[in-house]
Amino acid sequence: MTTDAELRELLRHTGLRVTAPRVTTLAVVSERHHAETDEIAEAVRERLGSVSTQAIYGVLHALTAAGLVRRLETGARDAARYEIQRHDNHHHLVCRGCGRIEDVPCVRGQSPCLEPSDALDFTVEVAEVLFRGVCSECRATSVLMQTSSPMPPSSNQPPLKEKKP
Amino acid sequence: MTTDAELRELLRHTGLRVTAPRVTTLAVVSERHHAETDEIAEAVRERLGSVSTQAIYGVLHALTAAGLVRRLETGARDAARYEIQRHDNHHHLVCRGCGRIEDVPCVRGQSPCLEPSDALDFTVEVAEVLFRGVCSECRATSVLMQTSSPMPPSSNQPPLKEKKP
DNA sequence: ATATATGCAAAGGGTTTGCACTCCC
DNA sequence: GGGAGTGCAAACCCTTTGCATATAT
Repeated sequence: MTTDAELRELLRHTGLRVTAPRVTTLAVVSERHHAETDEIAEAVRERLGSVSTQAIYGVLHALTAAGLVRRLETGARDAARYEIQRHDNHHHLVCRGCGRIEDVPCVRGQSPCLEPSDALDFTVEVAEVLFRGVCSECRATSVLMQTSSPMPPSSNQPPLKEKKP
Repeated sequence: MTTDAELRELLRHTGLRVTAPRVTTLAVVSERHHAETDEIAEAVRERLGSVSTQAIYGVLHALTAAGLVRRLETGARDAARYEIQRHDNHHHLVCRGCGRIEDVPCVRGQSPCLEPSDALDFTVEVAEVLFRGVCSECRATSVLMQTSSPMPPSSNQPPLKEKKP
């Protein structure tokens, strides 16, 4: 848990102007992991009253650009999700049943955790790793297993569009 | 290079109906790697005459669902890209300068090439790995280097919107 | 005082949907 | 013949953009 004063200090220290929407957005993101933009907007409004959607987008951009927040894109047409930048270099599991996202420590634990093999003439700045599959709950309850493995891992599935029930 | 007859046979064998848009789309995707949807549409039309955009979307969905084609999503708001499913389990480098995409063999060479560490209760079906950075050409020519490493790998950068020049 | 954030409204862009028509099997 | 594929048009959804106003430093 981070206090409001600490968040203000964090913003100031990063060189960002301190505004109510920014402080509150930062607080919300640090509390609810992997929240979507409109979830965040709703939560911010609960605490501050009216704040425009565009303001939230602006704040999230600023926080992302400043490196205080990390933006996740779990599906091309889904809403972006955000989490606090902890610099612990973790990756994500996304369940195609319930849409839930879980953190998973990096396989190699260090950054860069994955190097594109050998002498490629390419400067890697970011390695994004996303594991798609089925969480234990969904595996137990549902009929999702039919797609379980006709295709090998690292093949993309057709786009899914399930929403959390 | 794959002949037209082979492509028809491939479709039939997969249980898909054989139509001109499907055969041609498959041919186009197998020739131009990582093409975007509208690039594919344009190329298909060059060979077949008028084909609706929605037909192309439908074909690409069908081919993806059947596992003949692999869909790449290199940025949440960018167009999807497609490549032939070669089952060789490779990953991708994407240059933030020119937008070009290069294949890179899997770091571990096998599928699943990456396992979320140890005893997580999660069935991994797909591991998507995307390396973002700068290719040799862009590194040499441009002013992109300013962002080179204030943030450690595996941190997302703010969304980029550069288009190929 | 001044550059920066926010509010409001509208556009943007890739993708999807609904329905009639046409084609493959 | 019958069901899937295609064409056409319009809707969708998240996100971005433009400009006036309010705010932080």
